[in-house]
Amino acid sequence: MPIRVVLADNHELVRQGLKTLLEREGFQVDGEASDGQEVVRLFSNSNSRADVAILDISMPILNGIDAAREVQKLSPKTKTILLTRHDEDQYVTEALRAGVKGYVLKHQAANDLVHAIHQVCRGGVYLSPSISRAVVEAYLSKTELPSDRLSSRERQVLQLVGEGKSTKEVAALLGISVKTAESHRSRVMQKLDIHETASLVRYAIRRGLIQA
Amino acid sequence: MPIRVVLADNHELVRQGLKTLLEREGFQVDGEASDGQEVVRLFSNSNSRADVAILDISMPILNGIDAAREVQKLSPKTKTILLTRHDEDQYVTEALRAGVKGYVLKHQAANDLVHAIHQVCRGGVYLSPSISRAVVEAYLSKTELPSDRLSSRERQVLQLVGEGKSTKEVAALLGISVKTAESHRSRVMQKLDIHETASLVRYAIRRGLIQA
DNA sequence: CCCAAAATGCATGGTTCACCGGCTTGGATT
DNA sequence: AATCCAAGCCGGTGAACCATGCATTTTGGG
Repeated sequence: MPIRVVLADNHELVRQGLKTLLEREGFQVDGEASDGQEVVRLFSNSNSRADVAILDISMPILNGIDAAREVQKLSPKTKTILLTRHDEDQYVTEALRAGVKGYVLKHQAANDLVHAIHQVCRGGVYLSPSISRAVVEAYLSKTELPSDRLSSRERQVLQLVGEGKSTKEVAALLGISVKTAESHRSRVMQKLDIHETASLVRYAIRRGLIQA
Repeated sequence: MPIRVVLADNHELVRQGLKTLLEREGFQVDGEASDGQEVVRLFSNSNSRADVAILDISMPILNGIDAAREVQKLSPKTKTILLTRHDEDQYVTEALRAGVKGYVLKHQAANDLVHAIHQVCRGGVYLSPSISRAVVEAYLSKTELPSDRLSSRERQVLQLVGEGKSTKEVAALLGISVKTAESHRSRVMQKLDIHETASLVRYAIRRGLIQA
């Protein structure tokens, strides 16, 4: 029985390319998504039984890390692999803490991803070779890396605000009341000591939550 | 004889995916590059005779647009197609002015790219469907769009807004009335077809007006 | 296992500001 | 002379932002 994977990347062109490639490698692409929320839907509604979920880290609506967390809850047997263009240290550890099993850089060869899939299916953890050794050591020695102390909900809101969504839209997307969304937003601003949308956006970009 | 293409994207994973996909569609991938400089080398040293060059716009060392310009010089018969995640007007017009024949958004389906390749081979120009209609019309009607349609005053305001200044602060800094600053701001938004501060900030960062 | 601390959700009420449309003027281009 | 447009101005609506308070759930440490 082939290994079944779910593919999530907001660039359809890239996704189709990866799909073709993975299928040629003998994997079965069982589902696709163009943002984190769609991934979650795949695992809740349609009750996907994929073995592996391959998630781009920078997706709209819901980023790869937070999506991975959700997938863990909904389908504990599914292993998650993050795809990213950067090797932002702080996200590697956060990802590992979120239960992510693989971390593959996009500038790596396709072979790297194939290895990662097999590795996580065997129950292992796979990190792309060029990921800073310091990060791995930090993780292994359990030394806390400074991360913003935002909760994942708060990060979601931050991301959506950075994407240009109004509070009302954020509330609708997350299925919460406008007032709640507003309070998340203001708590984010309070925690980061930021007082305007502009700085919020720049912060989100620096964090890699969104692209410029 | 199959259409011969050169593929340039700094993410090897993405590149291999696209390659697999294009080959399945009957194209012959004749060369690959992971930055603009390598593309140029392909067309100078090895004297590539590819029919089409598919270039990611955001590559290190030398970006896609500038690489396209070079390719034009070195191999006038080669048609260039840009691949990007941006749908910013300004990039599109700049690209067209650089002699680019196709402009495909990454969030579009693979089919879009296939169409683009065939279209440019027939001597046509291809722009992804979702590219702002205004730009297409402006291009078709040969109405020259100035590369930066913002007046210097407007650019100043944009920059200050991106830096997190409120309209009131902008007005104070520029020594104009709050209402005037406001109208500059809104004219900027109108010209750029942007409707929230967040997008304004991201645009300013992309333009290099401010840092993230 | 239990407690404290976060996180999450919702709400009230208030101030300021973003954003929109429309309008005038003076200088430059055509 | 006619047109274009940068620059300036106004009023109104709804959204952003702030302070607070309160209930429930999750989570991490002891």
